[in-house]
Amino acid sequence: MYNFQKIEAKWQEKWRQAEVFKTPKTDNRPKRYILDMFPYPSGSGLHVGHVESYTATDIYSRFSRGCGYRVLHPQGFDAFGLPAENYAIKTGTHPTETIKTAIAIFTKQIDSLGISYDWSHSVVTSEPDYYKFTQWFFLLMYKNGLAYKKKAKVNWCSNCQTVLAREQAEGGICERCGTAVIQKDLEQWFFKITDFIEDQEYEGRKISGLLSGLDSLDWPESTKAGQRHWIGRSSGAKVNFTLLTSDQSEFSVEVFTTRLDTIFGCTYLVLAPEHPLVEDLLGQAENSTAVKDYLKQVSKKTELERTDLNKDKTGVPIRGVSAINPFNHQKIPVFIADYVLANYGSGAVMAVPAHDERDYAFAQKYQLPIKTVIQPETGLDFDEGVFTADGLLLDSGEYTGLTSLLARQRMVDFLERTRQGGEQVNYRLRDWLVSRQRYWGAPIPIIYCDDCGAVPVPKKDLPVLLPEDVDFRPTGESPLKNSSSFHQVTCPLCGASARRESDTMDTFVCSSWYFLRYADPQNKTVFADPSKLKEWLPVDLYFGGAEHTVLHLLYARFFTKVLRKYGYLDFDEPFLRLRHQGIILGEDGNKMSKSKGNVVNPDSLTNLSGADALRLYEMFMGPLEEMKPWNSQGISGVSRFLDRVERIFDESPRSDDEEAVSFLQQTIKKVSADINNFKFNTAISALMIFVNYLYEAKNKKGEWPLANENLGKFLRLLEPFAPHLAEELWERLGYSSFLALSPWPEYQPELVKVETFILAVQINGKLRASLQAPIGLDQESALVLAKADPVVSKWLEGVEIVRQIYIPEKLLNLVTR
RNA sequence: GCCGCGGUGGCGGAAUUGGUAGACGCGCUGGACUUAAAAUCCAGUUGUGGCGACACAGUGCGGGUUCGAUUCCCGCCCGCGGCACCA
Repeated sequence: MYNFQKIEAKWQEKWRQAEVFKTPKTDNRPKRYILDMFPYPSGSGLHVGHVESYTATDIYSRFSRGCGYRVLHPQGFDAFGLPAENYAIKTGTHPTETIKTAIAIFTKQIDSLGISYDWSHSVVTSEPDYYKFTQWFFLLMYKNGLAYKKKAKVNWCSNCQTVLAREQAEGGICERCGTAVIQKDLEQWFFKITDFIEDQEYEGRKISGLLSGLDSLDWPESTKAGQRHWIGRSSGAKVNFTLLTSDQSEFSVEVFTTRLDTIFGCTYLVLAPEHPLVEDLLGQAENSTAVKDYLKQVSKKTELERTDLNKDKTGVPIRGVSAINPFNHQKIPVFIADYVLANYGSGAVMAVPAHDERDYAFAQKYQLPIKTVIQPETGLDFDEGVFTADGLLLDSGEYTGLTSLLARQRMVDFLERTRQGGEQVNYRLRDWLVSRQRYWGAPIPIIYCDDCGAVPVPKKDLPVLLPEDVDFRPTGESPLKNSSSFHQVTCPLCGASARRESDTMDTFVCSSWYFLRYADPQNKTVFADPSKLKEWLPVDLYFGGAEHTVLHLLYARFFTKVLRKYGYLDFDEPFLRLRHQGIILGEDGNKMSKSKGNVVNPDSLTNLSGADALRLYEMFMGPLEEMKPWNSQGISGVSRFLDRVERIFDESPRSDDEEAVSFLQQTIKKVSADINNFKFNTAISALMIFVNYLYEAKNKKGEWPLANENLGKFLRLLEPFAPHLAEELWERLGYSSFLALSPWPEYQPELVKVETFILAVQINGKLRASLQAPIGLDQESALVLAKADPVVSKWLEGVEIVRQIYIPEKLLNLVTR
């Protein structure tokens, strides 16, 4: 086995000293910004998933440099956040320390893989130089009315005494202790992301919306679908119902429906327990005790209980109150039920049990009338029960007989005419809750003054530094409140004593703009100089895990659109091309986890087989984007391949052979195309096939069939995948320049000399012979050739050829009778 | 339930617009070299039948279109990922 330890250390040092991968200054070459999703620097170091992702972008970067692009290929660290804080709570070590150590480990590990990052363009989100601008972004949002404070329900773990981030309360259970999360009303900061769902124009600048902007992007379809679903646009109608109480007072309540065509089947109305009208109606209810009991019950429920689909729906009627259907003027009962969500639409729905499954279940339980008003267009054959599809209207007054589609249009017209409602679009997407009652994050730059109210921290006072001298153990309030030096300040406007906002920002805020900072990471005055942004942005290739399908990518797009709107950027989508890597499973087919003991450590592999072998193996395992299991024996295959490559360069005569040169050209074509399409597994396969061919030819000829110049071209193809060995062998060929900086070989079709091909002869679609034939063979000669074959002629005995299909250079199919 | 992705040898996987299914690699079997082992090299490796040339079957299942289907269409089954009372 070749001495990979020595070779890899040697070239890593040479690259570093010669600054081979330094980001180039502006010149007339086209640019390519190739970006990895930056990692969270955890104490356990790099795992094989990082290696997969970083190798993939490294291959593309090295390839791009060879192809004459100016390349920006940076890496940084997403250092704020709960894992570091929780680790700190557990061990008592300050997050600043653990992060510093972890970053050192990550950097060393990444360098030992030979990844061609330019570390001078790095960022660390927990450093004041960085979060100064995270705070600046907050102020930009605030100034433009895009950051606001309101009371909101947040996830609260009563055991840990803290608010949880949404991703920490998945399934309604606290990630840390397993306690069921409850909802608490607290004042929270929000970003108005919902303002950017649809296209808009501002001071002559067109900004595509979060929805339509997706259309032009080269992203995986699944990711686009995930974002569209999360935004959840649904168009329907708002309808006003009049509520009548026993003392003849009237209220109006708005409902949202996508199925206005079913309104003649509406047999009751439902309000969410949190609906503002509930309080007003409480006094009117004949059964106010029962209603109060129900409200109390609901408030005690955990999020988990409330969203459990397997549980029976619950609710309570408001007796003495009824609603009037604006279409048929029928009086219907009004319910409060927690299957209606307060924060979607208007928090009230018209219930049509015959045509909605949820309403049906509720109606059955409370024995409410079920009135069918839609029948399938195909007529007749429909059973009792719920029919949720569109169809023809039944029993619906003047609308009877219309299709659902037409009925919806006419009914909306009626609502608009009579001012009882109209068209309405709703979204599932809510505004982004960005405040966290946690220590390890960027402080929100707001000061509260008794006289002046909420006052933004003046720009000259940024960054608002995160104090290091606080007890960061969670108490239910932000730990920053414990630091009096931090908390007690004077008002920037009037100078009176005031207090600082003690919440920090969601780490997703920090990661929503880091890709802009890479263009100009040292800038002290602005987040990035406009000229630098123009030089590098938008990102040409963004690569990372599919777990960021929704949140991170949506937030980063939102930030970009805000910046575009206010003139800081000249583009409105940050990531033009996006690809995900598939998860690497453990050898047992399970997800890698410490508890399962199936975690593969990259360090042990670089020590055992070398970085080049590890890189090559991970790229050879299978399609990049697919989930695939680790196979510890698999790496020996690529190690063997590298050994075979190395032995070609042992002393031995070498001279160009026409056939080998031709094959090399075909390999150049194949490998280049595969890299462009991120099909690294087949690119490596092509390199292996070529090396196998060289050995075969040498066995026949007694010498290697390629001279040095062409062997150099082969090394250039190998370099993105196995850069250390490739550089070493390049040097052995006598070159003193860096292979990484030499141009990518151009495919020269005129050197491809292929004289024969294998003609597949089929009879009635079944393969009967594979014959060697000269290129350019015409159909007639192909038939002659085929007939001369004993197997073919046997099959043609006593039958008549009624049809021939000839695909030149490929196949001849004879159809017989 | 909805959305998205997938199902090919013992294993990971390969197959331009439909055109030789199983490339490449792992593993396995046999052989060469060696006192022996490792390493390396050579040969074989979808199944069934046959010494063999060959033949038949075969890309989750059932149909269809076609000279020809892993690829296209219809109807299912299974697995994975995401969302999940969004009216």
